[in-house]
Amino acid sequence: MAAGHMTAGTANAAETGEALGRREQSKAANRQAILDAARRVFAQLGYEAASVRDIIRGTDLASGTFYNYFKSKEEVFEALADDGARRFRPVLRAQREQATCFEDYIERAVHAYFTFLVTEHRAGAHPTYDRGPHVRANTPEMIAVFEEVRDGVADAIARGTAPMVDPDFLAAAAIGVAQEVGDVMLKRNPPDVSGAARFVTAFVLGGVGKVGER
Amino acid sequence: MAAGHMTAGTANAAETGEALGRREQSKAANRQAILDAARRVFAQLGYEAASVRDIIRGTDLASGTFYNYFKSKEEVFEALADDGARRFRPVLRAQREQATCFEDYIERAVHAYFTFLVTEHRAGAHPTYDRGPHVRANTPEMIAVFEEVRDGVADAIARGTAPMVDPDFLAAAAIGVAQEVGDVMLKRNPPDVSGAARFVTAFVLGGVGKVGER
Amino acid sequence: MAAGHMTAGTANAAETGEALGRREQSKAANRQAILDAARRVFAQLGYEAASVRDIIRGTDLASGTFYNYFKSKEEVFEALADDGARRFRPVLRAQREQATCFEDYIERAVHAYFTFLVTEHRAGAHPTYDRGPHVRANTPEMIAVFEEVRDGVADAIARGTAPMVDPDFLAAAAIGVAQEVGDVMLKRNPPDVSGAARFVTAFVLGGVGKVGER
Amino acid sequence: MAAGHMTAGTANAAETGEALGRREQSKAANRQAILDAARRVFAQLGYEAASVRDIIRGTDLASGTFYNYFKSKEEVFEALADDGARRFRPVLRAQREQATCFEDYIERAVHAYFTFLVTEHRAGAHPTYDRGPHVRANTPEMIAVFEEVRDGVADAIARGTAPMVDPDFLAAAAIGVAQEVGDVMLKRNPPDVSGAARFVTAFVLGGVGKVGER
DNA sequence: AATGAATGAGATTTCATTCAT
DNA sequence: AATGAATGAAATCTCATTCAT
Repeated sequence: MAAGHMTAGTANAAETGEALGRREQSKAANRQAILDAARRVFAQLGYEAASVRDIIRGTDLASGTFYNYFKSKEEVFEALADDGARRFRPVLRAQREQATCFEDYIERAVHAYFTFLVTEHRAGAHPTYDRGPHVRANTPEMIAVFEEVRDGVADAIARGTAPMVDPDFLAAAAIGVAQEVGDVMLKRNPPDVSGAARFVTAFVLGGVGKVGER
Repeated sequence: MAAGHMTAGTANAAETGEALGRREQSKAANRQAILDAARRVFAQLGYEAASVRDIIRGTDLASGTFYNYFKSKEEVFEALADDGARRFRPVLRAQREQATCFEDYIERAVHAYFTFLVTEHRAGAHPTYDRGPHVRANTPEMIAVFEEVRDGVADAIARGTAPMVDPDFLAAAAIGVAQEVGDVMLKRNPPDVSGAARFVTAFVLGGVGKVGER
Repeated sequence: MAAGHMTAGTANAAETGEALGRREQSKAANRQAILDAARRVFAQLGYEAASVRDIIRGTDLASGTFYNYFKSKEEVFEALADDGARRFRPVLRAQREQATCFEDYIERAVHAYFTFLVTEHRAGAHPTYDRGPHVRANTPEMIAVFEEVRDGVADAIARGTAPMVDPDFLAAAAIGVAQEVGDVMLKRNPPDVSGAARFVTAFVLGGVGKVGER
Repeated sequence: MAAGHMTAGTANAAETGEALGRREQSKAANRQAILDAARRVFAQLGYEAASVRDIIRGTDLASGTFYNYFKSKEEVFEALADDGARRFRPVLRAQREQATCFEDYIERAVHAYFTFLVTEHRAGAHPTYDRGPHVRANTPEMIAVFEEVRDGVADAIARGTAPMVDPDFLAAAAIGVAQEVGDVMLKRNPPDVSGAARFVTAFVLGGVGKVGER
């Protein structure tokens, strides 16, 4: 999977015209290879069941190499969260900017998230996902959504476009709905992203409205 | 090391009116001790991170004794689920019967669940709850609530007292909200059960209403 | 399998007309039940692989009861050897007395042993005998034969009816032949006791003759 | 605790003329160390009674290292069998080729086997050989001898240099004699290899002759 | 930096034996 | 004596981490 140590080849940075030296290129590639493998492995086995060995087995690298990049399974998870957030947050931000109103924003955010979910799920092919009792790890993207939504909600409240409710509760509620409905959606074949997104949007907006009445 | 089969207690057969000998009393007490420890440990570490050792260390019993009662961590989890469900489901049912309407039912169910949550949480004393990335195991009670709520929702739809929406999505959404808001609530000190329950109820009812409009 | 604790029934020694009191009867029966189970278990799993638990599971008795009769697996094995020898040695002795000559004695002894072997093998139904690399425990009967044959050979030498050879070597050789040929015989279907016994007898007698020439 | 991969030795690649790096040397040395320890332990305790722990304790290596080389006790036994057979079979073959007749072949094979036996026995230093009831595991060399002898006997029969008898019975008988007499020989001090080998040879040849008469 | 064998703590599980009943 | 649950030492095996190369 990963580029690994790529000892072969005579090309160098000058010849390839790239700005990164071979070492840096390799370093970045190895780091990414580990992150990619970790994402797959965490998705397949869950955080706890996954071992560093499982991750490194998913790359071309040797076991010791893992520790050149990360101190532990926990650290790679955090890096993954950062990575996921870095990739997913701009999408969310863009939706926020294009959104015409709070309602629109929620719908866009949820749709983006569900699209992301289905893509990842397809990629993962989760044959062993359900071993043991059902356990869910909050994925990096979920965390990104959580924080983004909480910020968005706080913003909306500050700007007066959302009712004045506890933003932590609100964000938690929204994320809970998205998560669980997302799960149910993924179990259906084919997963209906738009339907689920509409459901979640309506549910959350309804919830927000009702909570605001109090 | 261990107290062994002398779990004692002051009740005796005469007092309890039961025909169990000391042996049987002890057996039941040990089984319960393991279940109690398992509940604490699962709550503290999560299902995956918890080990059989952790569980047995949470009792006065010797390591091998675990296997007199359960074959594996999974089996004790299932027993716990049965136990939790057996204890919590009647409460939920009672609330359902006492409820005057769907709205009332939701509020009662959520309140009962949050009360249960706080009690269990107190009992658990979770100093290390947040080690590692956040992972949530669906607790037995959660599963009980899920199934109960799904049934309740299906009932309500069938009786026409709830709008006709996808019951799986609806139950999932409700459970998601309760779960996440419950989490946030538990992090606050002191946890405001009634406030959180009102929030969730309003949110869910608002959500249901809005979803039903479509 | 075993008579076990036989708590029921009102008969007592006086009524049954037996000389043994109930306790002694029960004791003897339990002891025999353990021996029977041990024989089966050792035959099936081999000495090392067999556990005290396996033995006691083969009876109606409780685990602790084993230790009222034997101190360990080793002790029950020794008792089994004594038991087997006690039962098998008279048969061998009888053959020795009926035998007209050394040749006849060998043939009779081997035939008796192979008959015994086939009976035991049938009774045992050895489905798991061959787990792991092939290992053979000398059965109590084998040991009895060994000692009997060695004594018989020593006798024959002393009486001048057998050539004067090292009796330990001779007995070892005879036992080795009987053992290995017995094994091969048991693998054939149906096992030909008489054929195998004739082969062994001829082989051993030929061997003895040749060795004696030196 | 352990010396680890610094198994050293004074030979280096230059001296041995081999291209193996230190790593590979070390790997091979460790594998051999485990095999050696396993051979000693199996000889001392028997296959069943021996544990992986016993084997690894017989080396300088750490417990986990065993599993870098073998999956289980059974696998190390098989490797040992391959190893033993690989080392002993050529010796047997050579004897077969040098033998002038069937008689000579048997004598040579038995002598080679007993020599091997005494060497191994010396190497092993068997202080606890007789713990527990007597149990014999067919050693890898024994298996090699068995197969070699069976083939040799079949050959001899085919070429008409041995009487036409059941080759399985014959090989079994020969092996049985060699085994048991070998055992008795080892218990004597000093072990008389030539005497035992002559005895076995005479015995087997006498046996073969007599059996062939029938 | 990469490699991958070695490490050893720790998890799971079995089972001979004890002992209160 | 019989019972059978409790015990805890010991066996098997895994895996995060180190470190010589």
